Amino acid sequence: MAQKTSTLQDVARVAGVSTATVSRTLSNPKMVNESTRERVAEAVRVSGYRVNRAARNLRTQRAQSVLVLLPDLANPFFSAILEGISLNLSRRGYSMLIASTKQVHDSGDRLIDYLDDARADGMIILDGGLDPAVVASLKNAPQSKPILFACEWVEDGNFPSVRSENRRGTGTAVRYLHSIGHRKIAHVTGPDGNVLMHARKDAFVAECEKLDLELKPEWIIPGDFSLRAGCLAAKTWIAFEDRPTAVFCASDLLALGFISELSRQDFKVPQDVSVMGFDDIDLAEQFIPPLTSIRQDRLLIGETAASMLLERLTTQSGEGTEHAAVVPVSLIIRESTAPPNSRP
Amino acid sequence: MAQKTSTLQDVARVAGVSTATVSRTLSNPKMVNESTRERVAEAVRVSGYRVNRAARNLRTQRAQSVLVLLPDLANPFFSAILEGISLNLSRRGYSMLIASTKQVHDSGDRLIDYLDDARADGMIILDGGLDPAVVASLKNAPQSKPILFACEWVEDGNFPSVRSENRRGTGTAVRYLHSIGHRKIAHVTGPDGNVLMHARKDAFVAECEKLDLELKPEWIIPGDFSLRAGCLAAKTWIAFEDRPTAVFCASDLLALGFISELSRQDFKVPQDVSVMGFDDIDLAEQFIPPLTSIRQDRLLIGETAASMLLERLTTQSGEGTEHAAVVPVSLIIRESTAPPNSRP
DNA sequence: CATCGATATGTAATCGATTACAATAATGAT
DNA sequence: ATCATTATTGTAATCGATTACATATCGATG
Repeated sequence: MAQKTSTLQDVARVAGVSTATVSRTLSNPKMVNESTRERVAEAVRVSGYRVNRAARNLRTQRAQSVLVLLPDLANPFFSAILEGISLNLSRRGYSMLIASTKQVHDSGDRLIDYLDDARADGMIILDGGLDPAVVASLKNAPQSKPILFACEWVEDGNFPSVRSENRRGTGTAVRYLHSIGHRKIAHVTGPDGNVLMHARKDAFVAECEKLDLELKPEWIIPGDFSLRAGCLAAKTWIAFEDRPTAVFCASDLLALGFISELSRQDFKVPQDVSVMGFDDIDLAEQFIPPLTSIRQDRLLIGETAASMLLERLTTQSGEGTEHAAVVPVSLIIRESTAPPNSRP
Repeated sequence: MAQKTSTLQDVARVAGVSTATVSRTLSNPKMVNESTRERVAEAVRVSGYRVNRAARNLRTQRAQSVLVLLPDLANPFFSAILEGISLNLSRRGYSMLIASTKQVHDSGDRLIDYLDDARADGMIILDGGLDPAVVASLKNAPQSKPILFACEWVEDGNFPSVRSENRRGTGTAVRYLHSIGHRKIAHVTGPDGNVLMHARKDAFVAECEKLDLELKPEWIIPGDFSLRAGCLAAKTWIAFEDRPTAVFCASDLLALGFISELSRQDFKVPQDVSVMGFDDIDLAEQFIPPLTSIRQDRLLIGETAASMLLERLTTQSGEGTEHAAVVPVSLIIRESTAPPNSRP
């Protein structure tokens, strides 16, 4: 039952060759003779040999794993991204380590340790809200291993990144609402200081100006991407004297919360107000009413992030590799939006 | 910038002691003299030393990491469990590796490799639907490393596990519906063959019998825990001649899908039918109407799973450690349930 | 036939930490 | 003063794979 796993030595003994030959057979088969290759393959089979990663990692100075850092494991937005990352990593024999910045915060700046202590070869960060001091420590780490931001990013540091078309998506949203007749549009923002919040808010304001839409300052309602903030924003909207006929939320969760609260107060969507979100999470389609949204291809974001990082890991210091990938978004029209006053 | 990380050797040289002493200072401080301890600590500080995990892992024959296996990263049900696992693992210096059984399936039986190739010391499985052949291979692996099932489990193999009180929770749900006046209750089940599906269905039937409730065979509606299956189940319910006044769904997603579809068809919850779920995912509270559910403490499940596994990792072969932990569930009453015919 | 190149394989150093064992000093008991 | 005991530190083997370098074999070439 609990027998030892066999080592290269064992395989070498069985096959009657040296460990070097076995190693070569496994990692670079065309270096060895056909006949020995077969003998070794057979020996590997009978002994049930599995490479010992710790030994290989020590010798090759790699970990064959990547750390993914999330702000919050409980946010469903991230799951598809993880799926994409994991898919590409495992395809190349890499493992995916997960940590959440919340916990990092709790336990000091242990973040850089993952890279420094040879547990991971690189890092994909999905949290743009990292403490600047932590970011700096990452940048100046003794061994500068590749770090890449996905979805969110930090302004300084000039890290490579994968992003969605936040500006274009926001512009598309506003133009769509405008095209079906809305002239007064509110925006519920992400959390203060968040890069996505700024990108989307700025794009929102810019598009409103371009279309020459009225935009009262209070129609920019501060939020934080969460359901709860969406509920609060709905209360704000209800309290307005002059209510916008459409609301563009910076995330789907905000939009869902917004609609929930409106329903509780007996407002109807889209009859009383059109609501749209950003992300197109799984739930958007199933909600009542199904939510109009800007879809981010989260799987693709994840896959892109993983392959960009692997690129940098395998080519020396990432010469000539793409620095910032932008993943397209698309407008998904469902039932939470309609022309204004559609129920006269 | 890209300077080498310093090794034990470097620290030893700076402190003027041997590597053995440095190692001891770090792992077992009370073995070394106060003064050398300080000297070493200082040397560690100035050289910015970080242990090389690969080296340690090779020497100690451990990976200091645990693999968590999910059926589906995209399911929000798992996120809080991961949070709990991660919390307990990182507290003890362990890393969390994530893989999904979907991908494992795609790439052959590489699952056992994680343990065999020294990447992980143990495994937490959140998927009871594993191929029996894979399960067997896990059980008979050359080095039998600890494996633990959480939430779901497999019948054979006698693996340790952490579960929620599925039976009691289901009983509570049925008794609650009965107590507010329902006499005809349907059940939307999980996927065929799933252990949770069976546990909950059996408990449902048993409780109905105990309460002497009518239960037509077609009132057991097959589903699979997903939103979509909930929608389909709603169509089934609508088609009944004799409609149950309450529906107990085996998961929250099912319940949400069920309610969504009913809304589309202009049925009102809870006026036309009471609907309840199982899990109490984040969304349940925000849905319209807020969902009555049986709450599983997912964070606690995760924490328990991690600490049970760590227990087995640190004590030799897990003598006298708990074999099956059961985590309590609780009834959360919200607005998706009400006495029947509440709108006469 | 000597020499060169290509091919195939073996020998042994190496990665960086841990730890068994040995060595030494310090302390106390007799 | 002697021996046992404890406390502290050093020496070197070890974990298991990779790989630089050395060696051996074979055929072809001039």
